[in-house]
Amino acid sequence: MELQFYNTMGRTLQPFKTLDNNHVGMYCCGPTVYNYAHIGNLRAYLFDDVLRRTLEYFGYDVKHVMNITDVGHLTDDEDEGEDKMLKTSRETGKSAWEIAEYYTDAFFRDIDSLNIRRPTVSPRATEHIQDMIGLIKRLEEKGYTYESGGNIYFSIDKFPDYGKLAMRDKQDLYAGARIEVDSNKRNPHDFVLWFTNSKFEHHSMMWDSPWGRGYPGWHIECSAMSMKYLGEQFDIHCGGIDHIPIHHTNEIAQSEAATGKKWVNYWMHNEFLILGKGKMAKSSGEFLTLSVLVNKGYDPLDFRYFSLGGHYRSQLQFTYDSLDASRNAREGLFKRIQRLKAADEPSDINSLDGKAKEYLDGFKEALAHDLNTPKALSWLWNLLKDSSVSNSSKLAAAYDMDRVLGLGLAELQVETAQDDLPEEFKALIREREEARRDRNFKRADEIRDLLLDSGIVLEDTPEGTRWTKNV
RNA sequence: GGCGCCGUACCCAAGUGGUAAGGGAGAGGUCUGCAAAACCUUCAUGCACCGGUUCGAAUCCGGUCGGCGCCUCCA
Repeated sequence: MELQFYNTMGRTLQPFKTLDNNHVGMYCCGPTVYNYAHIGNLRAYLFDDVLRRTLEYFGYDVKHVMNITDVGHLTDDEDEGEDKMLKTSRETGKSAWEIAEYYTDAFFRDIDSLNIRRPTVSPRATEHIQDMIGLIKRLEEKGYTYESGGNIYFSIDKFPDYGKLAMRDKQDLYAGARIEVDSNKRNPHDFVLWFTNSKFEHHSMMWDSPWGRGYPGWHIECSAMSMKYLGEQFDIHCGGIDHIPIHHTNEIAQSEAATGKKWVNYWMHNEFLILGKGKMAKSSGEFLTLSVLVNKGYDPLDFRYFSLGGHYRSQLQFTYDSLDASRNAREGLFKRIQRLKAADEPSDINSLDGKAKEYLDGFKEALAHDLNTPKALSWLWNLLKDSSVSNSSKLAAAYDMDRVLGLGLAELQVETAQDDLPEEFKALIREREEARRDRNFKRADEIRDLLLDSGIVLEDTPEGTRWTKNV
């Protein structure tokens, strides 16, 4: 089955062809670690994860690189505004380095709890300053740069294809938009490769360079680090749609100017998670983190399921009602799997019975068609609800699907231990059994309510009374 | 001002011109002392609205209304 992805470069659905057989080089824009990731950011990393898992599911060997931006970016793309890292530093009294370390750890904790597989390489920007300087030197040697007001700029007029990804004409790029023009720039859309003209007296993150002590512009790290780990040409570059007009446009310009070659074959961008009236952003608006959801009693995987329920290229509206629906669905799914698991072992994936194979094929086809996870999920439900498929085949097919869905179905614990309940509760359950036998239902219901207050749910089944913890 | 995306049941949400996936909620039923759970059944002659193209349109084209994003850091 052929994979098809929507390529932002060209805005069409295209068959996926790799540069090197079954090897895929994939670079995904990662977090700037000056604050926690909000759930909109996390949607993007979930998209990266589904993409990577899908490629692996289809037999590719994926090298997944995600940058950790621990160099502060300015709050705008000019040589002004405040550096975000330093802002947090000033507000918390910690050094920029401490802040970066703290939020990097927090980031990995978040993605771990969402079952997002760790990238193959997670390069830190601060550890690759020399690579960035090297790239800027190449650009300088080829005549793409100029120095002005103490900074090194990239001259977009030297790069004919500038703006191709964003489908914007260089001539009237952003006509009408209010732009504060940096008087040092020859073209308003030129961008900084290296700052030495910082107005921040106490900038703690500075490095020596051929152009003076300073720090890199915010686009150069992705070009330098992606090429270092994936080569000068690679298969996929992904990120949020917000990166199309500026960040990725500039990355392409500087990368292809430096190498003289096409840089990336497939550009994939995820749409935003919408909260209330609009998007979430770290620098403005509401700020919902995974911990906020967890503190409200949601499982991180509820958010993963929620994200799988919408296509990555569609805006997804976040509401607690929707998240509740996802939680209910996810819990129902887990219960089904646990019941199957308690009853049977998974069969061989190559000898599925009934229509299990059809459902699995449908699932694959949905993913192959530009990662249609909502449709893929529907195939999982169709599988589980089909009474003509044996438990063993359901389990085997569901586990297989979960290689992409990443809900941890194979690892689900089947609750069997009835003996880890405190003796007093077990005594109450025994008392209730007797009461029921004596048709003393008043006492039986009292005991059930009593245990419910302690978070123990009793269910009477033909095989006797079962209890579960009410989470 | 420029560019782009989207309007599908009570809610979320797929939909690749050929007759509306899936989930949640709701309703009815089976089972049960009652619950719960489970299972079964049910839930859009219609896809914002108006035209058009077509044998056939949620899907293509035009218009109207409404929502959102980008053009400034942003996933």
